[in-house]
Amino acid sequence: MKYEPIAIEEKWQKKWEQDKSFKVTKDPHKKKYYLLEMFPYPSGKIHIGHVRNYTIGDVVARYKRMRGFNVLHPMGWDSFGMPAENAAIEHKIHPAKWTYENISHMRKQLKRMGFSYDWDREIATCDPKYYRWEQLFFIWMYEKGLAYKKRSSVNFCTKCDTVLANEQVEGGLCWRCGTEVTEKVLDQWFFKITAYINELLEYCDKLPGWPERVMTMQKNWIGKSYGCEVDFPMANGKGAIKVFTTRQDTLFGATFMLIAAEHPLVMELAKGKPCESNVRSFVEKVKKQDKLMRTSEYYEKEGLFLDSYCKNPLTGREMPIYAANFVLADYGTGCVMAVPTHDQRDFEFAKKFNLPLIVVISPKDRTLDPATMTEAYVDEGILVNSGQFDGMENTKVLEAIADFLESQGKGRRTIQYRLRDWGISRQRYWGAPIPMINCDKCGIVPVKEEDLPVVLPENVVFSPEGGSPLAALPEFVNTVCPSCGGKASRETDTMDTFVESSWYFDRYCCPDYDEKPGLDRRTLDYWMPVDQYIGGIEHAILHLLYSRFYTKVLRDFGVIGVDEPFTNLLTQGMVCKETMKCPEHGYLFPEQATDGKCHICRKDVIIGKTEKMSKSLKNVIDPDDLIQRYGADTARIFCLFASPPEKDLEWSSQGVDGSFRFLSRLWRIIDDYLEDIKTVSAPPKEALSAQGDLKALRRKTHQTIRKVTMDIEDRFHFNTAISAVMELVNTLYAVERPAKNDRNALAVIREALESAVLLLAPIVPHITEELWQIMGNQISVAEMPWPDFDPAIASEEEMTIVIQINGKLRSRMTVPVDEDGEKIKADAQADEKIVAMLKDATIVKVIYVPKKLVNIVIKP
RNA sequence: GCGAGAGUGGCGGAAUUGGCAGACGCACUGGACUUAGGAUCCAGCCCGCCCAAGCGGUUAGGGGUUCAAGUCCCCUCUCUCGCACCA
Repeated sequence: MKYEPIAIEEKWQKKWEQDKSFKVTKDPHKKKYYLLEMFPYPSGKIHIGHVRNYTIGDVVARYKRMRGFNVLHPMGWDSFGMPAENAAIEHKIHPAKWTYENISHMRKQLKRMGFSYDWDREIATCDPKYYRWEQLFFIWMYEKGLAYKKRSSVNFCTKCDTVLANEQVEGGLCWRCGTEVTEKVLDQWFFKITAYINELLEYCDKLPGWPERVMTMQKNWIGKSYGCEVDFPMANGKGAIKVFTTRQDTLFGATFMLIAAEHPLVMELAKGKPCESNVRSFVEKVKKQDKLMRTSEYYEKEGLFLDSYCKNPLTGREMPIYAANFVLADYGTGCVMAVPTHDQRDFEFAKKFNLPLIVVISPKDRTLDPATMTEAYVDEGILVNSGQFDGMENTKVLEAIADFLESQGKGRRTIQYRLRDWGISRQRYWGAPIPMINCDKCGIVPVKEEDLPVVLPENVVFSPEGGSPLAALPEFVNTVCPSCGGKASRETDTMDTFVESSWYFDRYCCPDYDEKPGLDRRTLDYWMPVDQYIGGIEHAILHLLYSRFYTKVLRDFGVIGVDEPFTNLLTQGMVCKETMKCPEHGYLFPEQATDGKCHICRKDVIIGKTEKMSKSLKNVIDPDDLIQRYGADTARIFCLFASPPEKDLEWSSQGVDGSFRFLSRLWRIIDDYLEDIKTVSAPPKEALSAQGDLKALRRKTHQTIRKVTMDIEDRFHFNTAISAVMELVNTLYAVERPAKNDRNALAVIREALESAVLLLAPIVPHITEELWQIMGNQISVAEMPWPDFDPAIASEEEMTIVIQINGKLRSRMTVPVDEDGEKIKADAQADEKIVAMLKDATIVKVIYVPKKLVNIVIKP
């Protein structure tokens, strides 16, 4: 019988579906395990990255199930977002239709991969039954001041025609389409993520199951820094400029003041002065420059004197005030004290405008001369020119100066963060409506809870010019004020889709719960938190930080009982493949480059570097093709075998062949033995005393169970787990075939074959179900307990001891495992080869590393 | 520039705690079976000298600690990722 993957896979998938094999319910008597993979955006088809991500997750889910856990393994759709709307504009198809069609196709594809989801828990975030609760939470957040509206300058992508959060701007470009981000002033809704900033930061050290890398990225993103807010009084006696600094140790060296060009204070100071019009054009210029600035490597430091002065609060020295292009308006106070001697940016600025330099930190080994300095001195040193603080170390004086400022009322300790509040307003249609109403009389009023959900209307008009289609729909906009009953208008912004993905894992616990607040606390207390979350590193900041924040908000509403949503996080690597390029015709698909020549011009094809699979590089693999040719099991095992999950995976079609060959090899050896082993059962644990080859096979079987269990349990290293089973299969091929009536020997064979099948069951579920069944087992392999190993059988009776002289391998010997250490040392020195080499040498010492080696240290 | 991670055969990768470097797979070579082989099975396969046995070398490069280093420490180089005027 031949291995026919397609027929087998479809057979078992049908059975799993009919039996609802992976349906799960709360069971207080069983230990729960919540395994979650990041849900996909329904873009149309699954790609190979999904295949890898979901395969990793499925192996863990199936493994934990075999280990007796009550496993929650759900799947759903992150189904709001721009591509649906773009499709509406381009192809005149409604976003809802487009989305649901994509979902139904992708659901089929996922089922065809054999993933063990509880499909009864499937959710789509664009379903009003889902987002109505999100609208409820929004109202609660509004009532608690955690959601607020603010007129603000925002990042705006002209192509997507929408606002972007800071986190969604990458190097000055839109994270999604790569268009340059511009600035726009709009009324925007924000979530007050900064209210939880300290808890978000503190828990970074309380999540040992997260990769260090991700935690570091989040910490940097939050960007907490300790410093002082210092008041610099205006020279004309009218008010003071507040400044944030982490370097109050350099305060005595501050010789001028810098203000962000966009800061309102700039125009205030220039008002009515001769420089006013110059300042205005400078500010306009900087505002335009701002977009371009971020994309260039280094930009010229520019500034303009505002014809104003303030005073250094400690020295009383007059400091000229400049507007500058390199000062950030939204960090600290938007004003910076400039210390040109100890800050490189200030140094460059001072040189350009010929401003005074005062050294206040002196290195220990030399003296600095302001006249000859070519760059700022930014290292540690001793304070000079700093009044009563002279002679102190700069790192130690920070506290003393902070105390002094506070005692004088000239400043106070403060903490600054890089993280801003989360702007969630989007001027788009395909998103969850923000449940707010604007009333001329009452202002902003929330929709009444009983009137939720605010359902997204279907009959909207899309135009390529953008703008919100909702705002153009009077029957949606026009409403009555819930408070006074007068005429009012609805909020037409929709929520950032990251809001939906911030709590979908909660909803999976009770997807049909339709009582307020949409989450059943008792059920969530059983399932939450997610024990293992798996997804791409690209979500290290955005999605994961927002989800952590939202979890804390819901916790404080009493809706859930956990502080953090994800106990363990695995970030899998990208799927990459080599690229092929013709010097004339650009990137080529593999089939366009036969024999290394371009299919059009026959020029030699250049094999490019290995890059993340993408359509434009023509190096993608279509999962459908893969399944058609090899079946889902081969796709699954290759994804796991080619590299450990957290590393990038380099696609190799020959590697896929190899994986298919292995499955065929497994199939064939069981098929070969089938008649002989049908009526024997696996050997009882101790009873059987096999000899020679068979004894070695039994040992190998138990060692393999041990290794595979450890590789999966401790570190998710499926690649080494698979190679261990390959070794077992190789051993089986090498064993001399026992006679048909040698039931003891056949029992050992059967044990090895069954173990291989059980160990591979989470990885390649279809072929193992089939093999398990044809071997005569009644119960589905997915329901079998994970095999145990017997340490006694797994342990070797003999061991190879390496003999080294001065650390170099010189000989080997085989001894019983329980051999005495002293005897081994003596035997090593008596070894034939060793004796010859020790002839004229003095033995300095002999080291025995138990079960490993003997090292003889000699002098010639 | 700052931070993190990585660098091992022709290739993907293994070596879990400082203890035989190169498991497993791919590619390649040879053999068997065969009308045939892009099927299957068996064998070989880090590099150099050598028919061989054997000897020497080898984990980006250099130095160090140690009886012993791919693994620990220091320096240099290369690559990847993240942040990047954050005062």
